[in-house]
Amino acid sequence: MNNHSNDAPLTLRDVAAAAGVSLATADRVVNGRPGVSAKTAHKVHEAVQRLGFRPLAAAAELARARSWRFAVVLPGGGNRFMMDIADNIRAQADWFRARRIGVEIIEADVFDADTLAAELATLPGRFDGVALVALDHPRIRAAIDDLVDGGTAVVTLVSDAPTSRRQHYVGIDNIAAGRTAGSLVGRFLGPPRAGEAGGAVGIITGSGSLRDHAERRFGFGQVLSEEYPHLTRLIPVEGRDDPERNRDLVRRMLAGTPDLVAIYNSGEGSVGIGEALAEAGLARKILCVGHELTPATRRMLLDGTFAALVAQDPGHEARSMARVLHALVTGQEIVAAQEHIRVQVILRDNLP
Amino acid sequence: MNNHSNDAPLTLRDVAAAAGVSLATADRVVNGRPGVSAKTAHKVHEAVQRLGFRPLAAAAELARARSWRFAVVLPGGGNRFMMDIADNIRAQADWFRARRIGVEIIEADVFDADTLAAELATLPGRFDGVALVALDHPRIRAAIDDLVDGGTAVVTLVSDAPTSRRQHYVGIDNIAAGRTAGSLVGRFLGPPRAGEAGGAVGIITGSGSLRDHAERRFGFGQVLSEEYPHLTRLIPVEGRDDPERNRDLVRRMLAGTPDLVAIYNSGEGSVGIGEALAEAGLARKILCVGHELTPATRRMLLDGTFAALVAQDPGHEARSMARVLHALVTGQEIVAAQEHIRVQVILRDNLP
DNA sequence: CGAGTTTTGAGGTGCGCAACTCAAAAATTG
DNA sequence: CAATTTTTGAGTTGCGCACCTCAAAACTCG
Repeated sequence: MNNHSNDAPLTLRDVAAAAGVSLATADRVVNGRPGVSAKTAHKVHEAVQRLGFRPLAAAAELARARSWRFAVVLPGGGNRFMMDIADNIRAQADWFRARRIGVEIIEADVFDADTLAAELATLPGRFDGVALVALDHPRIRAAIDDLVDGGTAVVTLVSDAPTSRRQHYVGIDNIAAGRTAGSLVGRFLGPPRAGEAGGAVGIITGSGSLRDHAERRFGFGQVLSEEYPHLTRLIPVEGRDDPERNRDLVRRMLAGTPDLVAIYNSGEGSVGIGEALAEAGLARKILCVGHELTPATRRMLLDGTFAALVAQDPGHEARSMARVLHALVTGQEIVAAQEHIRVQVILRDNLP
Repeated sequence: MNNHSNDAPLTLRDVAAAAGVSLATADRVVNGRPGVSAKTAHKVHEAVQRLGFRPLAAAAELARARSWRFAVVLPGGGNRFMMDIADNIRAQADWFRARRIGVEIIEADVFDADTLAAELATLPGRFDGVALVALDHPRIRAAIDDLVDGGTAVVTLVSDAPTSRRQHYVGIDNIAAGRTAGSLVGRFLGPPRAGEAGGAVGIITGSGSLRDHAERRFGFGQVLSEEYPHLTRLIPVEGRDDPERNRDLVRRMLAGTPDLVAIYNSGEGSVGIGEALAEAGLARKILCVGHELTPATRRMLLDGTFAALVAQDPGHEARSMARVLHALVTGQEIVAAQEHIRVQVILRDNLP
């Protein structure tokens, strides 16, 4: 970098010398151990600042010589996106082992607050770090706060509980995701033909109670009502991320909505939508936008059934979760920019 | 993970014991030092496999106790995106220092093969790793190969030279990026009105000779001719990433093309396009799609001058470059999924 | 078989830090 | 002022590995 980029291997010893104290004292200050006067502590801090000292990560980690236990609480039940996250966590086995981190993936019923809370209640004391797909519910918030009180680092994953005391949220801004889906639908449909009405937009959602889905519906509705008022929004229907339920919902939607021009699925199970449209011979006639890249949505993107997907990268989320928990337990700094999870737009042409 | 996730701190000592050899021999095998019979080497490898041994990253790094010198060769001349990359590299100072890596950012005229080659010729021997924005030109390929021959790890950044012997490319698939831009233009314009022609699409490019720009034009043209044949493509004009040249080009384009409906800029300097359109009172009337998120393109996305941007994340690229070079020089494995740089679509609603 | 070569084992050192002990020095108190 | 408390210095240990030396053991070949 600028040539002051000191490649002289700066050690704590140098800091101690610069501050005019012993190595032991410098160590006490840097590691926050007691028994140092405010004046000396200041001298050391000043030297750290001035020299730009940072403990060599490798040496610190080696010296600490302790291992960590992390738990990741994910919804069970075959949700493809969650399975992707789990796979990506497993794919990091080497990364975890190289840092002496043991990881346990716990499947739980995330849709039921009582069950999830009971599961969380078993964790305090057993883990140094916990990541969970949170239900934003008073009981869950309390369970999270209990974990934090017990000294466990807690991050929420994919769906947040912002009023809990979790240290970090690993996931996308779901309002922005919903808005993005709304803009895609609006722009792809184009302006209304002269003299015609805009048509109806069907909305399918996973669950009425998960915060991420609610935020997506909110963002989607916001954009449509503000910028594409010629489009009629149907009342959102709940498909619980289940392809079969979604298929039935779309069948009914098609039967009851002659002017249907687009369908937005804020949850999973989009494959059921494709099936219902194919049955009716309406694939590619009705504009579809959904979420998350899975084998099924990839296929439907390629064959044109879906025009676009709004997605988050499960690999990035798994790695971010790992880095953040590791940084939290070892007291390292979190690189905010690196941990920001993007709202991705995926078309057929930029499929990864 | 599965409960065989051995959190017993597995060391090389354990491997040696399991293989029935001494620590020294195990060490020789693992670190590829000579003087071990094929039979014993096999025993050790087998034990490594069976126990799933991986050297503890921190200990390995500490023991190696050597420092590295990296050089990053970027185009000079105020290109905003390249400045972002440079800023992101500087922002990683701590990361580099914690790994004993000294980084030098070298500004060079990337558009001129001779100058760039001369610059590259000074590097062999002075650096352990080099990242560069490559010009895909025989002389540059030769310079890259010289570096590799001299034992320097080389990665290309943003623009590739695939036939050189560089170990890795950090950047996006530019054909996909161009295709994505093409699809956005085609879809946002919508189907042609009955009885009307589709209109003309202007194409501005940065340089005719940089590979990334050429690939983008190719991908863009591919999609437009295949899927939106009703649109006329104008001949690409070269703006050299310069806002003022771009402004003049667009002025001329507007004057000479009454049926202009969209402009695609495959390079930088999009702000000049916005200025020319504003002058003519045509902002938001003509669809614009460009590349890269900068303060200027962000503004134009927000005010509607640009409908969408196709972008790559300079932060991700800077970090990926650092990780890859570090992995290459220390002989660690590269996590392919983590280093894949995505082609991002940015609308007003998913602006980071 | 012996001389030479190759392979193996034993052991040491240091990387930079965290975490600790113990004693000496300095500051504080009655 | 002495007695006590607080602060500081000096030193040790071990984290797991890379890298090195030296000698012993196991082979090879004429």
